[in-house]
Amino acid sequence: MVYPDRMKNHRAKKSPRLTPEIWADAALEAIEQGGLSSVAVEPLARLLGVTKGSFYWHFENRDALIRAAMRQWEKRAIHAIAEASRITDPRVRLRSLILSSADRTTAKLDLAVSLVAGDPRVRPFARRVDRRWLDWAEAAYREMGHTKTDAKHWALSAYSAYGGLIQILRLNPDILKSKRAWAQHARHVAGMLVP
Amino acid sequence: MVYPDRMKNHRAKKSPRLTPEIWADAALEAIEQGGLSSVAVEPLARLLGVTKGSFYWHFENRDALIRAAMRQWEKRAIHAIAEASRITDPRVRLRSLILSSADRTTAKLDLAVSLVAGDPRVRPFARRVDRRWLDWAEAAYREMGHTKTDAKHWALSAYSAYGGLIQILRLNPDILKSKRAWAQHARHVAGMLVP
DNA sequence: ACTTGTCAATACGGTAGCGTATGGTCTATC
DNA sequence: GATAGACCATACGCTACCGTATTGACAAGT
Repeated sequence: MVYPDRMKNHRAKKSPRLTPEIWADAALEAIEQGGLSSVAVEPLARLLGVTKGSFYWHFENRDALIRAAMRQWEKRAIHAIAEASRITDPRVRLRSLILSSADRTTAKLDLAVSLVAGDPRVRPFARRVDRRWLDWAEAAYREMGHTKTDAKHWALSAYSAYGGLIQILRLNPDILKSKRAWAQHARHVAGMLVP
Repeated sequence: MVYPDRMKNHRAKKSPRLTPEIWADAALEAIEQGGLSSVAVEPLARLLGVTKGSFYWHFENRDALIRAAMRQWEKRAIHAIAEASRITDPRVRLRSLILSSADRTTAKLDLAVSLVAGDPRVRPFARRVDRRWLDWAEAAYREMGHTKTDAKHWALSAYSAYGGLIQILRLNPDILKSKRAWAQHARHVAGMLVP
């Protein structure tokens, strides 16, 4: 993930050399690596093998790139939530959230976004996705027979545990390094959150 | 917390006009507000009512300030853990962690630090404090009769829940806005984490 | 072949922040 | 009250990045 090689995915020659989506993806990767301050026009351009002359053709300014990146992220997050909703059994469905902490792709990006969600340009996107996950979890708990307020508390607990865990594991990768320890902890959390 | 007024706390005339500790405090406040990129020499100097001529007398460079700020934070965090260890009943002790999520002073700073803990200058400090909290929780669970590995899982769960909750509440202050709802959720979490 | 529109390179000015060098001011102390 | 050291101001050069303006390359359609 570096390269001045823009020929990946064998883009048809007719299509533009760079698209706003490519820029947005690069911005998301930058956020994952170094936060919002890493979303800088010239460095990203170097990373993509072009100059900022390209950037300012596709975007109004830096803020517009950030917004586009967040739109892209929200879209994918919504899609992930929809995928996680297809599981019929609510208990299995909830467990899938816990298990997704181990996914070193979406979890890392979700975390990175939440880390920069203090910024007013990111906050509304993060809030909407938070809301959706909370609603998703609440629905699962309701299907399990909990009252509305009860389900809300369970949902908040579950989503908190999810977010907190991936953050701690990011900083302390030594904590659940063995697959065995991780599976054990996943069982523990499942037993705690899925009564 | 702003002003070119350096005469607060009625400092004796003999003492220096600014101390490294004051700079470190200002840096911590900046981290809380805008992350590491807000720890900038000239803006902080303006905030303190001086110029960077003062700063470079007290510190080698910007990195030295960041390190000093993190040392100060770690010191206080260790003190807070020691305070939280004085409670005799392990269950009450654990509940104190949950309740401290509501403390809008330490919790916010702890969160802000964890948000920038990806930076190599911050990471070691955050890791050490994480470790201490985990050990603290593990000890409590052991006192409650759990085995070592079991206590470790409980501790990780509890600390995850703590970190995740304050992060979500920061972004969604509307979620537990009423005192009643918060107390209810605290009871819920306590029931979940303190069996 | 000529034109048009798309995309990118180059060159430019502007700002914010880092770090240095040097000089100034106050205070304690003799 | 002269001096030394602690503390701060000012002025400077440097780099990184933002945004604009202009020009250039290249493809598609005519």
